[in-house]
Amino acid sequence: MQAIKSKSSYHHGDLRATLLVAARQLLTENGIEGLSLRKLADQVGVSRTAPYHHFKDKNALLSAIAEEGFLHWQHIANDIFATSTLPLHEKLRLFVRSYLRYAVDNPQLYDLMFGRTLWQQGEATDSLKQIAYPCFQHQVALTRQWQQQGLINTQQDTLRLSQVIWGTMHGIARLLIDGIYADASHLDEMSDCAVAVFLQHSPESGTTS
Amino acid sequence: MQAIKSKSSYHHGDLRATLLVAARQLLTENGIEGLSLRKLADQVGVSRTAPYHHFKDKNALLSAIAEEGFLHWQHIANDIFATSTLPLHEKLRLFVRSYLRYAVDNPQLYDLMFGRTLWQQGEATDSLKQIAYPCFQHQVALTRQWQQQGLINTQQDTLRLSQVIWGTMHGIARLLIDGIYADASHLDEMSDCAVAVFLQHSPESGTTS
DNA sequence: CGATTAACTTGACATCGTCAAGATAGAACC
DNA sequence: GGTTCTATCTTGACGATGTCAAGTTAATCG
Repeated sequence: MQAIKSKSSYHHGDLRATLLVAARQLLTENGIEGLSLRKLADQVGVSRTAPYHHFKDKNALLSAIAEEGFLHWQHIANDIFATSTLPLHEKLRLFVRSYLRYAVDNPQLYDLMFGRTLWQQGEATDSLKQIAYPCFQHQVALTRQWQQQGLINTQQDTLRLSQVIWGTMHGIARLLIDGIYADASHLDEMSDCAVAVFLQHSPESGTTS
Repeated sequence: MQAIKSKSSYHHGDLRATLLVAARQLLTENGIEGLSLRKLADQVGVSRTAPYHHFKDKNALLSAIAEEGFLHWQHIANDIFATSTLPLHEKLRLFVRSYLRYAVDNPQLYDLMFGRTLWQQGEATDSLKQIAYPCFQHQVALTRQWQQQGLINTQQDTLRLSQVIWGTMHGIARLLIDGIYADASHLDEMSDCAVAVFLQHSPESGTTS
């Protein structure tokens, strides 16, 4: 059941990074609850308490994984808006699609990043908060942009509207992930339908994509 | 640490119901993970394995609690549409508000009813499915009604639109419950903003409540 | 080269879900 | 009424888990 250590035997040298890689795999395989520190340590070939020298507790490990997730998603999101060839409403459409696809492609990671485990009960790490909060705020900034561009409703309060839009994406993502009356095979249709609702107000849209 | 049994000593007589009551309380206090069968048994004043004669396992117990939740919510929802004095779009508004309020007032229960614990990983009971599925379908029926009443977009596919609308409510509920960039004190504003987006298309609405 | 210290180890404990085997008492049947 | 049946409840046990305490190892720093 044990795996190889990369170095001699006692001091691993690069345990923290190795743990993170293995942990991400165990997460995608077994889910948040199924990811146990003992299995993780065993997989990496190290004693069960070794991880505690790199992560305060399970929560800290999960937070660290989530951090990577946020950075990754941030990168994807930035790429979308950096691509300037697309018309504005197409960028919005692509953004929503990408969000949902990211969630569906990495269900357990998404669960970790935006689920109750870290934010409700588990106390997210300060380090995680510093990465995640800007990500949350980015959502508000985007909404303001869309309003200024006249894509979406301009009469509603920006913060409320951003909560509604993000809520929509988040909710659909959750329904898809948990398999509640929604199927990932219809991801694009659901995504476009959501965007159509957002764009409804504006003159140059309204119909299905 | 132990509590009283209602009957003589050995046979409880009404353990299943008693367990459900205590379990619901433990759930609201400690959350899904914090609800342990052992603590539950102890609280009721019964041995740790006694609950297993009434519930196959923890999942079955959780499913049973969720069932009650669905029945309760169904009752609330029906009441809204049975009240015929309100105009249609006001009923829609009230419905969304009530949904979010129900979620915020019973966060742990909501988590159980619509979270991954039962639907993704934990295999919901057949009994639960029989109660929950109609509840899910009701959401589609409502959407169809709103479309027929001309409240919301009629061009979009009903199923997709219902997934988007429910997704929106679900997502906002989750953001509120998990405390992710949303605060329950703004529940009504967020709710009305969401409804405003839904109604956007129709001529007789558009502005904030 | 010796001492400090970070990294890693084993041992132990409490908590948890759950199975197996035995004890109890209400119900059913003669 | 007495006997048997069976649902209900009990104690005992096992393995998994998160985490603390105390010891070991080896890299680093003076």
